[in-house]
Amino acid sequence: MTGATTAVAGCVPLAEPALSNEEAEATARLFAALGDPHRVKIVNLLATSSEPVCVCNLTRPLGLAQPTVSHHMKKLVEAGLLEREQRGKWAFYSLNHEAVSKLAGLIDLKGENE
Amino acid sequence: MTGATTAVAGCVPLAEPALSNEEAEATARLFAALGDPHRVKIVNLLATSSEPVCVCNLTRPLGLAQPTVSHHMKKLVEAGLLEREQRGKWAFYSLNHEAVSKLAGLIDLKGENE
DNA sequence: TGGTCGCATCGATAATAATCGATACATCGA
DNA sequence: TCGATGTATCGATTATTATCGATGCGACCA
Repeated sequence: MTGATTAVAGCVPLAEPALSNEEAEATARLFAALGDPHRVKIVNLLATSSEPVCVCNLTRPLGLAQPTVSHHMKKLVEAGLLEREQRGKWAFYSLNHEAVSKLAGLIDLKGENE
Repeated sequence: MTGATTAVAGCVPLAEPALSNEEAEATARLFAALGDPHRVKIVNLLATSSEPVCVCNLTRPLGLAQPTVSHHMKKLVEAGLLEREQRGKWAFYSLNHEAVSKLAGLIDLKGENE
C-alpha cells in the first residue's frame, strides 16, 4: 500500500460548507477517474458482471491494447473504485461497491442544504 | 447552440446491461466536468449558496483569473450541471439540481444488479 | 529449467485541457 | 453618446493525459 492513494478517502459531500483545496482535489480525482469513456465502459462491464473480470477479457470489448487497459485499471484502483485480485497469472478486477456508494453519496445534495 | 450539448441528456445508469459508445462518452463528459478541483469548488460554492452567484464573486475564492473562471463555467453549463442567468451586465450561475440528482442516480448500483 | 502466457512498467508521441493576457461585446450610468 | 464595468472569446503557452510498442516480471506447464 502506498498509503492515501484511494481518492475516496479524502472526499467530502459537495454540499459541505467550505471545501478545502485538498478535499476539492480528492473529489476531482475521483470524478476524473470516471471522466474517460473507456473507464466508464470498464465500470459498466464490471457492474454488470457477477464475477471479477481479468484484463484479457477487457481488451477486446474495449478495443484497446493491453497496456492501455492496464493503465486505466490502475487509475480506477487508485481512485478506490476497483479492487484487484491476483489469481495465478491473471489479474481479476471487481467493483468496490462501498466506494461507488460513497461516490453517489457525495453528489446527493438532499438533506445537506435547504 | 450546438444542440445536444448537455451531457446529462444522453446518460444511462452505470449498471445498464451494455453501454454503447455514445452513452459511455456522454457519461464520461459528465464526470469529466467534475474532474477538475476548481470546478468541484465552484459546484460546492453554488451548492452552499441559497442564491445564484456571479463570476465576479468567484474569481477571488478560486484564485483564478476571470477568463479561466468563465472557461470553467462554460464547461459546467455544457455538462448541464449549471444554469446561467443574465442580470444586467452580470452573469449569475446556479446549480441545476435536477441534473445533479440525475447524476447521483447514474451511479446508484442498487436495484439494478445483484 | 526453458518456454509460454498474462500483466505491469517504461519511453515516446499525439491529443486534450488548463491557464491567462489581450480584446471584443454588451450593459449601465452620467 | 461616452466611459466604465462585467463577461465571453481569442490566441498562445504550458501541463496533463491517452495510447501503444517494447520490455520486464512472475506464474504456470512440460
